[in-house]
Amino acid sequence: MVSRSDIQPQTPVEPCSAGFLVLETLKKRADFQRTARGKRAHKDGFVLQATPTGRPTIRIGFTCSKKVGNAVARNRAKRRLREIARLMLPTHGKQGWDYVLIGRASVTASLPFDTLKQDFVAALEKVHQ
RNA sequence: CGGGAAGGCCGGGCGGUCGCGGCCCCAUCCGGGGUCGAGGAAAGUCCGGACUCACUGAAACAUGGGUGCCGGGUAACGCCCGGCGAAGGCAACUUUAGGGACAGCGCCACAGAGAACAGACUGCCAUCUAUAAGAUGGCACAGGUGAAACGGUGGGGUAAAAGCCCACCUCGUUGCGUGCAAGCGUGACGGAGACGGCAAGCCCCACCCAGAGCAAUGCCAAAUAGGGCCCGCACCGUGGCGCGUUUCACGCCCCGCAGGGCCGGGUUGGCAGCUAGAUCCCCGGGGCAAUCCGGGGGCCAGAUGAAUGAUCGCCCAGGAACGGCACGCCGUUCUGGACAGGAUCCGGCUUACAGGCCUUCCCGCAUU
Repeated sequence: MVSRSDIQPQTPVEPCSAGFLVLETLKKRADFQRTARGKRAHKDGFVLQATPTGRPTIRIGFTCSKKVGNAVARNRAKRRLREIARLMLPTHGKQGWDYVLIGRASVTASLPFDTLKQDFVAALEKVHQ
């Protein structure tokens, strides 16, 4: 249950010149399941799950099941979620936390992007309480 | 101008800013630059192959599955092209699961008298009894039912009729011409006189096929497990085994042992397989066409929790409302871009698809 990044934290997470953190992506099913047991916040366009891990990185995962739609709809929802995470997480996320964003059918792909961003910030504040 | 038929194509474009995946280059590091980056269906996974592993091979038979007019194309096909037959349409053209119903079995609902070695409801005719009507005999023409009714049209014939007889059609046998062929055309026969349909029911005939699939498969690392196999020596028999049966070929085979050698299985870690190919574009030639041959040029996704997104501007199609008039054009505002995304790779089929473009042909009207 230990991944390679734990053994050698080769990339210390610190703001680079452009102001972005290096985000790591969740890939193991076990990581998703542990995050699902943490705090969660429901919004119109997505569901946010979060849990602290104690490691010096911010990690993010995305889930779009077949309930979201066909392959085009799933990929589009995942891309929009990935974009808001890329934009907002470096400034609003907390180090040492894992986050999982879950797409919702037909809403994630059609909601205005600004609304999605504002909802994401609000959801982050809720799970950090 | 209106209506219709066939085939092909596109499937938004350009430019900012920030970002994503592969490869290459520069850089001590941070990082920077270049380049390429989803479809006509990438889809459904329905056929056909390549490739990999497994499998002792060949032939015959069996079993199971598939295909089914003829010719051609192809690596192959159940695909494609060109013909033939049949059906539909004024036509352009379209559709077609199209071998065999004297090898055998089976089925033919409802309606109808009768649905397969015929039978007679309403009828027709003759004779008798004789008021309507009935009895006996003859007939299978007409009516009605049905998806389908025991040949069709015309004539002769008869009490009324019927392939009862005749001509043509049809069916069978056969000759000639033509075509590679399916077939088409035409002739002969004192040949037949009804012989129903269904084989997308079993079946028969001809031909083809036969396991598993890239999570295939190979390599590396780690941890786990403790076993298995081969060689050699020795030894036995003309016997047994080798995934349907038989034959042939080929291979293997008790137990024991001084010794020598080798390794399997599962695990979603990594690497390979992984993208240059029945490939794409252009030109020339053969062919009615599918397609083939030759020459030149190009490199065109290789991810693996899986890369194309966010946002802004202008333009291009489309839609709606309002206004103007020369009545199908102009202006303003708003809206707005189908179906859908690789996962080993090809050839097909099928299904989904907003809107638009091009070519050829047919019919009708008008004009010359």
